[in-house]
Amino acid sequence: MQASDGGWTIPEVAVTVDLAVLTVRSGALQIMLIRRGVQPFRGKYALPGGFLASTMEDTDTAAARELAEETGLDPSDLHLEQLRTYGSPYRDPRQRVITICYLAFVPHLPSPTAGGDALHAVWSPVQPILDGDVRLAFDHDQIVADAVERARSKLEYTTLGAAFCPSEFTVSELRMVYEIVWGQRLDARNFHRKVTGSPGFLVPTGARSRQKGGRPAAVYRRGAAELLHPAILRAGSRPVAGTTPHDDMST
Amino acid sequence: MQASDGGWTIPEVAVTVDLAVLTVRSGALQIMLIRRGVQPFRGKYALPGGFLASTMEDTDTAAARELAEETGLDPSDLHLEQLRTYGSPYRDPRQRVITICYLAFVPHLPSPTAGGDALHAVWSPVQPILDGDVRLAFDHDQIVADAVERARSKLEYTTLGAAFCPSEFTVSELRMVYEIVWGQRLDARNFHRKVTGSPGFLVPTGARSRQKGGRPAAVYRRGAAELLHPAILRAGSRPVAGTTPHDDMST
DNA sequence: TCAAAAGTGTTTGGATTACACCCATGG
DNA sequence: CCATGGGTGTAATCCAAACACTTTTGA
Repeated sequence: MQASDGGWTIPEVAVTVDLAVLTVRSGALQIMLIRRGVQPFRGKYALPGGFLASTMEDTDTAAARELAEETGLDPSDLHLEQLRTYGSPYRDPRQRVITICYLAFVPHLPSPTAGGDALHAVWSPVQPILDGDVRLAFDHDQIVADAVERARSKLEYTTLGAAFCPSEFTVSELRMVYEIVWGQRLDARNFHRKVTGSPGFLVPTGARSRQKGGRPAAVYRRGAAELLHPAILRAGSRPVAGTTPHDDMST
Repeated sequence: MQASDGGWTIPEVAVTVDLAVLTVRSGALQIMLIRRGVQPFRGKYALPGGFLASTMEDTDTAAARELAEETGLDPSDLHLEQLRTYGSPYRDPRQRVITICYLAFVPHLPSPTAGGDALHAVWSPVQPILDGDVRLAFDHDQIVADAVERARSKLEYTTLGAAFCPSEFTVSELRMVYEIVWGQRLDARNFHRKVTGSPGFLVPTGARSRQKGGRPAAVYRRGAAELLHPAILRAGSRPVAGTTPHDDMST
């Protein structure tokens, strides 16, 4: 079979762009879901997304546009990356649908129901989905699991944890993001040293936080660095077979 | 826009599955290419691949089948993973074509022209492509660059370097794979200690290699471990902006 | 003055590097 | 017996975990 040869019968395949939008709120890692109003999976929750616009829209652009529609935020401020493409033949019972899935990290959105056109968008903790206690439409449980694993991995060697924080934040807030996403406690002292000592990660604003108890914390903004050197490794990063940082098939 | 709602006009989008098959031969990291016999890009080299079969074939399965066709090897023995999906609207001048690209690592194939149905398949060093001295069809230059970066990254924290070696190999052969893929010399003594001390990476066969000069080397087979702990880090893994282990957009 | 959180210092062990040195074989 | 690579030992250094301890606020 030859790539992009003319004269082939091109099978009808529908392509959608879906979003796995993660945030940290109420002490939990949460994902944006929409409730389906039509069959199939009517009434079930699913990832937001849509068919690729029939215009010549780039898939990356489509993802950014949809993210802006759902959150009301400027997509150029948000972290958005391609997660994976899901192409199992029977994942949609109606017809063959291939989904290019994108992963986004957004801060805690102040407005009650997300921001923009989020008529039906809700935030849902990922844990019950990972545990299989909540089932989503299509194969979206698997997508959520992949998205969470990618997010956990990204926090290790990039500065993207700050993408979950507001524009100004303290080291404690950042540490809580790590603790919530990874599901493990971190030593506050060592964490503080690591992130403040990582060049380009945090830029001090000079301000101090006002909170209830304890000494006020220094307030930071995100720095320009995107990679962490050295990485902040999870305790669970031990040799456990079957957990690969990238998705694998076969052996 | 709502995911998978009925009643939408589904635009016609062609989907191809392409392969970035990497190997190490003649002291260089090489990639499998085919010469295009038809327009567009007739006469130019491109990645092997093809339109998704109109059957309900899984994209992962399609990639494995194509890999077997091109190499003549059993796909269950080979490493194959999804690399990324490329969806820029004008990447194919004829019509909208979205490509789901897969990455494979194969050992040096003994048969002269690959193995199976490789009528036109050739091995080509990646370096001239990365340097821009050789231009491929479509956006395949970019795909090759992404594939190589993924491969380099994978060698750091997985045992996949051995996928480039024959079923039985010496530590030296494995080290040469690392040196060639990363393009840097490694200390043979420390490398030896690291890989032999990494549990599950190498299984001694008891045999010894017979080569021209020097002490015979112990012969190993791949072990069951897939992840490396601790990782073997490249020297170039220093904070250089713009090089992220996963593909990014926005920000 | 006490509780609570922020932040610093110090110890210890693991991993990495660089390199000295010995081992085993072919010519 | 010497060149050539295979393989081990070891000291210096860096990094991270653990935790004692000091700082700064509100109540």
